[in-house]
Amino acid sequence: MAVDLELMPKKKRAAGERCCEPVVYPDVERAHAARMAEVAKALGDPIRLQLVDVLRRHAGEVCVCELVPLFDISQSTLSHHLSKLRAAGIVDSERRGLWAYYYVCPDALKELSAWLS
Amino acid sequence: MAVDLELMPKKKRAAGERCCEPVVYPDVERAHAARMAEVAKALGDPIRLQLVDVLRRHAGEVCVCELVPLFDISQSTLSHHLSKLRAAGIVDSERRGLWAYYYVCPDALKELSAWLS
DNA sequence: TATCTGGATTGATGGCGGTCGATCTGGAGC
DNA sequence: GCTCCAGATCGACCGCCATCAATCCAGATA
Repeated sequence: MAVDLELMPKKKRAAGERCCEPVVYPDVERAHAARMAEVAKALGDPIRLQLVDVLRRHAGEVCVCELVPLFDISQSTLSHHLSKLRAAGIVDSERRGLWAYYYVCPDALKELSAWLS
Repeated sequence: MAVDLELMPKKKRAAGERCCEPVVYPDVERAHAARMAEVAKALGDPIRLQLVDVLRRHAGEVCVCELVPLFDISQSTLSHHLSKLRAAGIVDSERRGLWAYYYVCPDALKELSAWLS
């Protein structure tokens, strides 16, 4: 995969010729990138990132009624953010009676974390 | 910071009372979260994530003319994505003659990476 | 049954984001 | 000077997103 690039062509270049050979990019990486980008996109909002942070601090589950007073947004907006995180597979929820409890899916951030480091 | 939560209140709850005490969330974390969310947002697009991936594979710098044929998007759109990555502080560029060379800023992903793991 | 309540859903709105073609910019070469 | 080229920028379009108030739903309580 580690294609050596001819950098800094400087001069002597015919018309239409490119400065270097194109890098081939395997299709396998595309699906991989799409999944990681989906997770990153879900984390690309300060409130959602803080939500995940709170849920991770409490290794177990956290009731929605605890999360609402932490942010200056309406209850419906918070529910919307939690829904997005769940759609991205980052968190999941469980209802018990009137209350809903959210928790971080184990290994949900593993793939992106591994790529970043 | 690790506040013990009283989970599963079940029953015996007066009107207006919440199921548990609210978790205090330090303001310091908010600015921290905003910065990491900015980086995550920039990575929240498959093309941008692949761009960063290509730049990271080639530890040095990569010419834009190498990047264009890798994706099925116009040159202007690619330039737009590179601009977003640069605005987020993830990459930077250098012009030499007609060509522009992009590279990943060292430690740009460090903060988010540390938080994820 | 009726009433209350926590949370999800709906509808509306304003703004942001990805995409393109077209244009502009500045360096290279004639 | 002029022309050509790589890359950035502009203008426009369209769809998605964050937000809210209002509503709906289901479980609990009386």
